[in-house]
Amino acid sequence: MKKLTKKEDQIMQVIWKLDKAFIKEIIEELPANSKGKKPHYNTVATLVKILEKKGFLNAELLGNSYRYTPAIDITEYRDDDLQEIRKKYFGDSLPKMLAHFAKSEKLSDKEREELIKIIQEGKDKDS
Amino acid sequence: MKKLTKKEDQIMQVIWKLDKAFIKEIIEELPANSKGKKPHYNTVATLVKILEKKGFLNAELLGNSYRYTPAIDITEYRDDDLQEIRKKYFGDSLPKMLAHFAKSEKLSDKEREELIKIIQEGKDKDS
DNA sequence: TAGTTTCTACTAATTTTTTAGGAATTAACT
DNA sequence: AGTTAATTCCTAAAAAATTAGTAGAAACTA
Repeated sequence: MKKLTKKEDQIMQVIWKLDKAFIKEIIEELPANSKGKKPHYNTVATLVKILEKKGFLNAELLGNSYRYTPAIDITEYRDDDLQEIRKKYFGDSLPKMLAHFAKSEKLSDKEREELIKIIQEGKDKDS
Repeated sequence: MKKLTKKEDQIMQVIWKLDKAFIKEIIEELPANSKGKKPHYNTVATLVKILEKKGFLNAELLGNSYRYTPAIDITEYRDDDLQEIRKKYFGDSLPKMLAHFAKSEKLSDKEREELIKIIQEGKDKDS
C-alpha cells in the first residue's frame, strides 16, 4: 500500500469518519491552525487530488462538485500501520505487544473478563 | 515531546538499538538505498546534530569524535506513538484496541495463558 | 442579464526535510 | 615532515510536502 504523508493521512481520517464528503465538509472537520485559520480550500483540494491519484479516494460528480469516498478500507490501512508499530517496538511479536498493553494500564474488572474471553475463544472477525 | 521526521526516527531507532554509537556505526546499521549506497557521512551527521538540538541525543567527545547516546528513553517515545495510534484507530480506548489485537491473530495456547495471567494480575512494571 | 458566489483545474510559491559538498582539523602512518 | 584518512563544522543544493493564487466554468440571485 502506498504511504501517506501526514496531511494526506489527516484528510483520510476525516473522510473515513464522514464516509462521504465534499471538500467543504472536509474543511469543517479540520482543525484551525495557531492563527485560527482553517486550511485554504485549494490546499485541501490539492491533497484530495493526490489521494485520488494514489488510489485512496473515489470521486463522484454531484451537480458541479465532487463528493469523495474512501477507496480503501480504514481497517486495511490501520492494520498496515499497526504492523509497523509492532515491528518497530516489539520485535514483530504480537504476544509481546499485547503483554505490554495488558500490563501498561488500568482495566476495569469487566474489561478484563471480556478480554480473557476473547483471548480464550481465539480468533474472530474484526473489531 | 518534539516530533521526529521519518529519517530522524530511523536514526533514533538505530541508536536505541546500539545504545551508544559513533556516526560510523550508525551508518553501518542503516540500509543501503536502491543503488546500493549507504547514506553519506555528513547526511547522517546532520541528522544527528538535529536530534541533539531537539534533545533526543547526548554527545560525548571521545578522542576526536563524538559518541552519541539517547537522551530519551525509547519507552517514552514509543508510548507517545502508541497513544496516537490508540486515539486514531480505537477512539482512545485501550480495551477496544486490546480486543482488536486479541481477536486479530493467532496466539499459541501458552501465549494465551500468559496473557490471561498478565491481565488478571493487573498492572505491572513495563514490558 | 449582470453581478456574485462556488467550485475546479492548473500552476507556482513556500516551507520542511533530506542530502551532501568544501574547508579545516586532528590523528595516524610511513 | 608529508601524505592520507577520518571527522567536524558550516553551508547550501535538491527533493518532498504543504499551501495557496489565478483563471474560468457553472449555478445562483436580484
